Amino acid sequence: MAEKTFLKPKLPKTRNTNKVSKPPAASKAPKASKLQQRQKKAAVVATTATPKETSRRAVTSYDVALRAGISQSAVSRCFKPGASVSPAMRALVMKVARELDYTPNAIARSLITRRSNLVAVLISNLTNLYYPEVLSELCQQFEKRGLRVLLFTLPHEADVDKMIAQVWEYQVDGVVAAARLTPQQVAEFERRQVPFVLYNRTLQDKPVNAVVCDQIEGARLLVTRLAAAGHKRLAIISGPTDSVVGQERTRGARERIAELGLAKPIIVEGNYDYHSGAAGLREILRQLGCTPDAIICGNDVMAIGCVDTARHELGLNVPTELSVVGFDGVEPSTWLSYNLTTLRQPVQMMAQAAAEMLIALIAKPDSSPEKRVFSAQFIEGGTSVLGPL
Amino acid sequence: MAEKTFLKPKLPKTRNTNKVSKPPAASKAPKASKLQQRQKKAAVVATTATPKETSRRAVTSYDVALRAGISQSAVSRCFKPGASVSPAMRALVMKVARELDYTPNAIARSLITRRSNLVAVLISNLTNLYYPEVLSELCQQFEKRGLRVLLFTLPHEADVDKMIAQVWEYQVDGVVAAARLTPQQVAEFERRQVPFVLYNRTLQDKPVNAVVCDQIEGARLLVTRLAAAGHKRLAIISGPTDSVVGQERTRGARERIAELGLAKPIIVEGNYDYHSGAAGLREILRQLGCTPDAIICGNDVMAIGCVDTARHELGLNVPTELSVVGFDGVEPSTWLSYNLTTLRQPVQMMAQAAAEMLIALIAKPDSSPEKRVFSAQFIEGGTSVLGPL
DNA sequence: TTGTATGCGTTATCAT
DNA sequence: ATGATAACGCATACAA
Repeated sequence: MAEKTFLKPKLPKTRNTNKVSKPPAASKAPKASKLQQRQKKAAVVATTATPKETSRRAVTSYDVALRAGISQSAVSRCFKPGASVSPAMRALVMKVARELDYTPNAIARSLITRRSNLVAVLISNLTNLYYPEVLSELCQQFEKRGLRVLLFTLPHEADVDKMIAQVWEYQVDGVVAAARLTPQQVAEFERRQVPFVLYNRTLQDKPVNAVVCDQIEGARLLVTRLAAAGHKRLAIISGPTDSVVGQERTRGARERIAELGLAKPIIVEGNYDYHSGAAGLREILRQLGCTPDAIICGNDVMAIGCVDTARHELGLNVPTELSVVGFDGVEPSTWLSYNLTTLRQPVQMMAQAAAEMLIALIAKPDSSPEKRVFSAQFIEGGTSVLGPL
Repeated sequence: MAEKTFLKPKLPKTRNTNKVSKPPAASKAPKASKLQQRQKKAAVVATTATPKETSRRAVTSYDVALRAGISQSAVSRCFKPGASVSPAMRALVMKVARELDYTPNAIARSLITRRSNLVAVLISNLTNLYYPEVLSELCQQFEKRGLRVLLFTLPHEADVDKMIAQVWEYQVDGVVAAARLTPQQVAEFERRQVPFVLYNRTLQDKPVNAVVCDQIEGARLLVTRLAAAGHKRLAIISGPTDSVVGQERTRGARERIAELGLAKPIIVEGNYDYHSGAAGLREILRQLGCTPDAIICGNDVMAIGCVDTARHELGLNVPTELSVVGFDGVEPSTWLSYNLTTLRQPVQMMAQAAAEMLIALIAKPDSSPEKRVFSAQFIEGGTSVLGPL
């Protein structure tokens, strides 16, 4: 495969441009072209570096151009999908690039294109058991579409504002927020003009892009089923007050309970973990003085804590003496020991929707806000009696 | 607080430098200074943009400098911790920066400093229940130390090499790999001179930086305890063959079993999930034709699957008829329904060690490889009889 | 199709 | 302490 003439190493001509040289002292030499600079550097490295300890300097497109005897822009073009490059050129560049281990520098690219291909994912706490599933799905989706995930976990104590500042610094193309944020923090996204999608949370006042599961609908459905099965005295172990999702679940349940004319439920507050489910049950029994017919827990893990405590600590039979239901449909809820009655969120669909939305938003930033609402799926497990009592 | 004289808006003098203008046609005007360019752009934006739709252009340090009547480098310095800036200057810059909502561009900074403050975290699959804990800890540690986490999840099917290529493109300062990588892939880290720490895996041939838990020691301890309690016929549900951790656990157990002169154990292979624990138990019973004294599972989730299947499907009493032990010490292993006998890995310490090591390595790249080995903690739960049988 | 020249927004190196 | 200027590595308009 003979090289075409125009690919022969023709060194770019030295730059004798409009700069008619300088009178003011013999200080500054005429500026060398970047390629020439590179040439010099390469020479320095070659003489300086010991053979085995190869240069710490990264290989750049200039190095490839120099070696191939072409221009830097030619190299750049060869790495751009739709560019107009002759096959011979592309082959040559790719060959040399491989030889030199050249990898395009995404940082430099981002600077010029103003697209970092970075998306920030904000997540409250990964220990929640539900969020890892979400994160996993989001990652898959974004990776599939050529976006990299910059992960921010927001522990409760930490200074969230300071963390969010980091998001701006890195010029992310978009943000998925599955974390507890104040309206002010969300407003900041808007002000910064960074496309963002909220996951399982919305704003009261402003319409925003969001993917949510209809928690109220789900909670109502749950109560309806429990009531139909004859449960009369219901109790609730709610999520923490700063969890929008938790509040909605509680509200939906309470509303439906009232509609059905059932007794006003006892509500104790949990924080989504196993122990607060256990503590919640004990507190309910203390307040009520007896066993309720059913306990609605703000998530599966609390429900699991509740079931375990009922069975192994209090000697209560679940479901015959007490029904327990949860929310989320995390994997452990399906384990044989629990086989929890719960409302499963379609995590995969929701994550996919969030990724799709964000990508569409990045492409077309001024679309009007959209909210995609998914329904939870009722899972009839073995921790509740749902036939007639 | 009167401004000092030298802070008065003194516009940088226009650039009448060595360029003695050009004869060749009236094409190129003398190059304007960056500040002047910026000034012009700002003007264009002001006249073009509608009042409410503020400019999409990001605010840069030039904008701040322009507004404050100082040089761009002064602005830059004010955002650098140790720089020598007068208090008055700093105050002025910060005030204007706040007014304009200026945020330094980390991308541009990275380009010049050659430090991205980005670390890549490579994780196999987040659905493993053990990895979210690791990831969470790693994140905390890195965030605390001013590094951002670029997350890469490696699904089994995906082209790992292509994913890793993305790591190089983003010029990460370091890598923590808690994923199944081939020795070639690890060698690539080395060749690229990117500091890296392996989490819970090492290389056979080369010494590498790694944080590991001593799986062999743990497995041996487990067998020792089981044997001391009188268990004679042991069986193993191993992790998948491509999991180094799993292999070591199996090897340690097998060696110790041999040393103690016990019968050679049946070994069936699982893939770390709940169902493969269940399937593993059934397979063991099939092969053995009877119940073994104890089953050692490659991780907690398989152990849980094993316990559940024994109790709820096969009607076996755990631990009186069958002991089951696991590895990891994930949260569900502590739940009352299981109260699993297991070896807990000190995840928090390990993650902290990994972060520390990587940061030290970034600061001093040519340190010789170190391996930090942690011991697992034996947790005596209720799924095994460990007193005399 | 290919090369030249420029700019992205910052930090670093000077000179002042 | 401050300002002017040159990189950093790439993509892109424009000229050829």
